[in-house]
Amino acid sequence: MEKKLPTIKEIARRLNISASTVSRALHDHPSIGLRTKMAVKKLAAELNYEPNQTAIFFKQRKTFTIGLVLPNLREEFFSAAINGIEDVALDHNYIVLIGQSHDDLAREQKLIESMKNHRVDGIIASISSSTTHIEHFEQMKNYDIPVVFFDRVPDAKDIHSVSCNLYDSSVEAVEWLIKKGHKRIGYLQGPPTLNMKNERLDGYMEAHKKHKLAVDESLIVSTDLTVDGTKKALDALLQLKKRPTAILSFNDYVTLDAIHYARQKKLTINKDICFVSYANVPVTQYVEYPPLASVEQFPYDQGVSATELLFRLIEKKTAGQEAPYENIVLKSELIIR
Amino acid sequence: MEKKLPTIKEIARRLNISASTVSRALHDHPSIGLRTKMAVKKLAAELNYEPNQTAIFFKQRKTFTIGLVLPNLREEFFSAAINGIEDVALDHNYIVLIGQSHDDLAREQKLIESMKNHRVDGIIASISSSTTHIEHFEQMKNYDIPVVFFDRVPDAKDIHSVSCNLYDSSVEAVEWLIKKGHKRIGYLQGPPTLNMKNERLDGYMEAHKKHKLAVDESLIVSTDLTVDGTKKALDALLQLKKRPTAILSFNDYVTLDAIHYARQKKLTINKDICFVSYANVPVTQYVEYPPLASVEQFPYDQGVSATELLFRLIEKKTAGQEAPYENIVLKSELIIR
DNA sequence: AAAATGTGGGCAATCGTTTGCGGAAAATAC
DNA sequence: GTATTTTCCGCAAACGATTGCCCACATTTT
Repeated sequence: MEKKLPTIKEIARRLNISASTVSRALHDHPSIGLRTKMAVKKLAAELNYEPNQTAIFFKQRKTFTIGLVLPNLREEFFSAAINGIEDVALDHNYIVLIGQSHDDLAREQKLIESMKNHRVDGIIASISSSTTHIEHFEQMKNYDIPVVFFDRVPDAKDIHSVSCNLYDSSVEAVEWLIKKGHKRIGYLQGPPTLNMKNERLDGYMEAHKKHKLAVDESLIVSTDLTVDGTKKALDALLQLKKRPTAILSFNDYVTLDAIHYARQKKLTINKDICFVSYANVPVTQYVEYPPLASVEQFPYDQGVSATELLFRLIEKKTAGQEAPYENIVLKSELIIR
Repeated sequence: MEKKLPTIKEIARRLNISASTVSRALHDHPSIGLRTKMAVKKLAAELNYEPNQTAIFFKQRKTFTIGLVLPNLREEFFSAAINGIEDVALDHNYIVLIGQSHDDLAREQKLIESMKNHRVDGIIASISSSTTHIEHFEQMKNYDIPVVFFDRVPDAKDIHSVSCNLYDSSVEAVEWLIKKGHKRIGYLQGPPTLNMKNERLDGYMEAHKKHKLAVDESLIVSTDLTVDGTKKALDALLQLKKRPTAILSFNDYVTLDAIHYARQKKLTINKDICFVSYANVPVTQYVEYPPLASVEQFPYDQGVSATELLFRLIEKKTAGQEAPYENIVLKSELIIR
């Protein structure tokens, strides 16, 4: 049942002209007479001719495909980012190859490899939490495949990136807590690989400094983003002689887990302890005890911005131009419930 | 800065042999002597040769890419399904092109068109809520691109599909409510396009019949899945003289919206009214008032099953065989909290 | 009438890889 | 020493579309 799709050759054969004439006719090339042009277009329409994209991809060395590698799709942050990415891609008549690393470096590498083989025109990535090096991304330079990082951006130079300014809003968040009377504020941070450029922590420090509060190192703990990791980290905070009364937490998902656990421990949320977080994912609207405030990171806008940057890079590449490294920083916003 | 990647021709030139020999050597073709084979492989390794996939795609008429079209990625149901799809695809050395229809028919059509142009080897789809016909999917037959529907399956014959048996668990869910003493049970259903094969309603009816309860048609309302649509539908139920004491609801997201709204209306959840739902998405763990029970639809398994089916179809296609239409039905399970 | 210009379209190469067929050299059989 | 079989490899076509170059004919210019 191998249906044969019509090709340029087929049209040429039927019309007794050459394939090149057909190609040019379909592209409205000026050197083709009106009569033949019409004849070609008519037959093409009749046969329902459509160019074989794989042939074109091959010839043009472009696939009109971008690769997207991110930790997971479960988090609403990432699925919102995809919306932005997909919208821009579709506008450019591009389509998106997707892969989830599930925070596993090996899988991330495999995905990058696979996307390279598929000759994507560019890659957008948010690195996994176990990504300790970015060789696999840097390799893409050898293949002339531009890479744009977003949100989870590795701490390296000579990369393109789009991210949110979390420093300012971290200062703001902690100041807000201080003004509400909190003096011992814990910081529940993410895994070390995601903290290389630790704007959250820097903001946390700065706010303490501004208000002449000493920082107690024991108030700073880490989670590997798993439920268990978060429990352990929270335990460490709760076992302190002087417990924190508020916690700044890596993101809303960690916070939900932390709150869940704190309640199991018979703590009263917003009385014994309260939380401020990052991401401001919509799902927190439905929960019983959401974080008191959360830093909106505009995932859709980040996605749009990253994709637009990528397309600029692709254009420059096509034109054979060199592009300077761009690191775009969007603003974030503390949303108080 | 156009780096030239090494090709088979390049290797052939350097070794003073023909390109065909290089190709065969790299594929361990038996008719190539050990000596030349080693030499080729050695040089290939040195040059860091990697086959140009676009050329292979073109030649083999395969792209090792599957297209995935679904309503959105926001719902954890779909993002979980993707995990299954991606895992199976990766095992087969395939990669996934993704597109969200956002429940818009035109966009769904555009995505299908785009995927066809990219010559995907097959398509997995969950239709949008505004999909009133499936011509765009049926067209794929002309291009020998198999299509497998999952979860949201159109009510048509001559299609491949994977879905959950919601009938049995709907009966079970409603019976469970009846046994808890509920006599007036509302049914908040989805938009008509998604109800063509209405297993939920059939189950609802059957349970009533089994327990000799009359069905009041006014207890059956529809939402278009938007927050507003859900509010209106719920209003219709709450305005009845004899309100329902329990509601069977299309899915967890609708349910969360409904519960949210019911609370605004000063109803006490699980006392004035309670909810049973579908999907059993993990996020309900965190919410204040989750549905009392929810039908687990095993999105990961559906994804796996759909992808495996698709690969069987792709194999048959490659072998030139005809494949019978398969409609796989997985079981679902009522999860009581 | 010869030359310059313009018009319409074909030839052949190209992209990188695969594959059917054929053929020379080497090994074996008689 | 000739005939037959193996072993090993090259030739060339093919996939479908694009494009630089050339050419034949018609039209206009001197």
